[in-house]
Amino acid sequence: MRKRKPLNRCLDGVQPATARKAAPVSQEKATQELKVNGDVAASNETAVPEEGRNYWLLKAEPDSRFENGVDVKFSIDDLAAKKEPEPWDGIRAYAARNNLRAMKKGELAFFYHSNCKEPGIVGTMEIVREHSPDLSAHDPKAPYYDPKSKPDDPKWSVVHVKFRSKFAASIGLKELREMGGPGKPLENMQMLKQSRLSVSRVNPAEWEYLIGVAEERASAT
DNA sequence: GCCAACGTTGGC
DNA sequence: GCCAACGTTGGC
Repeated sequence: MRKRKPLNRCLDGVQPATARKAAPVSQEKATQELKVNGDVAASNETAVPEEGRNYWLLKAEPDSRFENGVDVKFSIDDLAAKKEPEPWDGIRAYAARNNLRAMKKGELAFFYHSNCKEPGIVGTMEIVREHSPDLSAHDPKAPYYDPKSKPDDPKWSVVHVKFRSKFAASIGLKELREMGGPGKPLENMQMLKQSRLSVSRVNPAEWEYLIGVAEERASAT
């Protein structure tokens, strides 16, 4: 996957920002590192009960763009082609990272294409492994290398995701904004309010509404 | 490629 | 802990 880039410093924990997912390079490593939460075998089960579940929106760039000499392109089709859980790496903004850390196994997320011709929600994925350190931050060759993150005190996190669905027709940013007008269903959607945030929360009503829109379109075809 | 919005940095 | 300068995101 891919994301965006580094910037920051060292107060741990609190704030905000963005980033997207980054390139393929780091994957192997990140996958190895799964030990933190350990149980791979159970990853197909949905661990989170219906209520209390959160939904998410993760951005990645479907077009080629080079960061530290590495192509960070990562589209929904790239995710769909993966056979193993994919680490969502390269997030280098606290607000986005904090959202990653809040994700529970079994929760669902929208896949959003950004920085491209037709930005919008293009499908869904599932969180199959909760957060673990983003080792790509320690690799000088990685697109989002962050020298300030130390292996013995990692600053950044990944979650592992797997592909669930690709929409027959994507839901464009323009439409999302229309649905986000005053009194509309997406009025409070985090991604519309914090447009630079690459990992954002989606509340259950927003999720249901958007899934409904996607289904309606699929059947209208 | 431009640039508005907004997050981050760092002085005070 | 405020806030101005700076840097990045990401749509267009």
